[in-house]
Amino acid sequence: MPIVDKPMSNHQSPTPPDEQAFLDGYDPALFERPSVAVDVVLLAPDEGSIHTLLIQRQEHPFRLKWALPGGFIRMNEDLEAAAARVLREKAGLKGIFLEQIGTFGAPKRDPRTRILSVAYMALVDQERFSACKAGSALARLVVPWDGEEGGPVEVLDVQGKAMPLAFDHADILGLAVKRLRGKLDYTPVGFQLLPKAFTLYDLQKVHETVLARKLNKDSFRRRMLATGLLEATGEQQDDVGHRPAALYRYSA
Amino acid sequence: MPIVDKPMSNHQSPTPPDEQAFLDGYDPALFERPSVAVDVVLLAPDEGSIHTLLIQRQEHPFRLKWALPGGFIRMNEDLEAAAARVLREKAGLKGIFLEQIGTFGAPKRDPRTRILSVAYMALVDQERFSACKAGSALARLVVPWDGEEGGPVEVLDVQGKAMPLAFDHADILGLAVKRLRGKLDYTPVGFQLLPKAFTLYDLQKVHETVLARKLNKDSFRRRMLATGLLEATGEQQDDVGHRPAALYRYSA
DNA sequence: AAAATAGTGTCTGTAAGACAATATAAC
DNA sequence: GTTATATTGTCTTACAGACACTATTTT
Repeated sequence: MPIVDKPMSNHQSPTPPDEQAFLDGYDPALFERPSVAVDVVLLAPDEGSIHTLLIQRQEHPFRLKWALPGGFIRMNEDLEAAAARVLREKAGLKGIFLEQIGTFGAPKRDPRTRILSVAYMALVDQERFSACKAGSALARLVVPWDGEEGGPVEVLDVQGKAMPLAFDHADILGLAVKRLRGKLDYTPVGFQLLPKAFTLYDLQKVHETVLARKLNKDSFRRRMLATGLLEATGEQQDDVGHRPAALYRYSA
Repeated sequence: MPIVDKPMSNHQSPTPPDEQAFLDGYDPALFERPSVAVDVVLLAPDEGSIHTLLIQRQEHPFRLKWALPGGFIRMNEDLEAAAARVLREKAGLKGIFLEQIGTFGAPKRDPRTRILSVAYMALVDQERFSACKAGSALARLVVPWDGEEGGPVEVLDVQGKAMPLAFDHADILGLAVKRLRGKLDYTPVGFQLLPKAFTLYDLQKVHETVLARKLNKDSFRRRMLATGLLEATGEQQDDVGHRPAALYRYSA
């Protein structure tokens, strides 16, 4: 089976005599193909900072560096299904909010061979996140405070020590945070970072953590209630040492 | 060369005795790989509607249906470089604004074999767009007026006749319009759809075309001038039959 | 002068931010 | 009662939308 690197080069086309049509009909099996993986950025809020899940590589390249959970896609598997599988296999999580954030394909991003990575963002609440640290490590993201545009992002472990990242995973993390920030204001994505029932202040803390800035309490409350996406459960907080806040749920 | 479909299945790992590490070190060349293409959604404003560039397929599958300009990526080519090459080869355009919008990878999206498509959005002004219809067709996008979320999109030719689309390209077009709409408000992306010098009303018409709704003239002008991204050229419109408007340029 | 659009000034309504007052739980 | 936070109400300010008015060109 011949492998060609320049599928777009000129050929004598038999019929029809139109080069474009010929190239469109070219059998893709003749081309050399890249490997395709999915990498999942699992994000959870934790008391003012964003946490993510990383796995320490035991093999070259980037041995002992930290990497996003990922895996190669299967030939009959949808991309999002592959991300969900990775999340299940490497974090033990099911039914998590998943969204594609971008595809990374620099030719030398993996020194071994050409591997594209379709990156996904996964959002969970703190409780489910803490329950899944099977052999892997929870890491705290260090996101530039004022930086609107997301470049690469630094990551610290629980002792505050920098965790060196493998491949271009710092860029992928940066894009994930940027995308989450962008969606927070005009989509109901913040609820994915909270348990079923939560108080308005819980919701505000999540927004403040993701956006990395303080928000006005009054207008935040007004704005959220005005969306019509919140439904009072009728329940209240318990054991809080002060007036308990009403609990809400996300009502699609 | 053995082809395996389930790279994540269990194996006896020699050293280290850690399954995860073993899988991470697995040679990706052993896995069956999909083909990867880029497809480019070229968008330009045209008197109240958005136009795009489509190419009629001459081969099966989807023979005589209309498709986005696209092509397979080369093994040493960055993804965005592949999109720029497609734009150069199929539309004769260089130096165009390009942004990745998403990757489409449903297993059966191409009936022949597994082909992923990394989709890019390209933005040009009307003049450069009109100059590039070499053998292909300009098409008018029919975007749902009120629809905030972009599903598939319909496409009409110059006579207003529906153009049936190949593959999942209606979905890709829908995502492109949705992404453009989302970025218009808080990024300087609208300028990419205009020539070097333009009037404030030109800019407003572009915004109205993309968003598919009328905008308030006064506040639009105030808002745009307040961004600090506009610089008066000192020139004016010419031959317009009324008071000429000042010309501006986009000042990064 | 008439027509047509550019550009400016002002008013108003809406929503965010600030602040004060009241409510309700644990202790 | 004290403490601490929840929740409501009111005032101020910033900005978008609306409208009126003036400016400048071609015909």
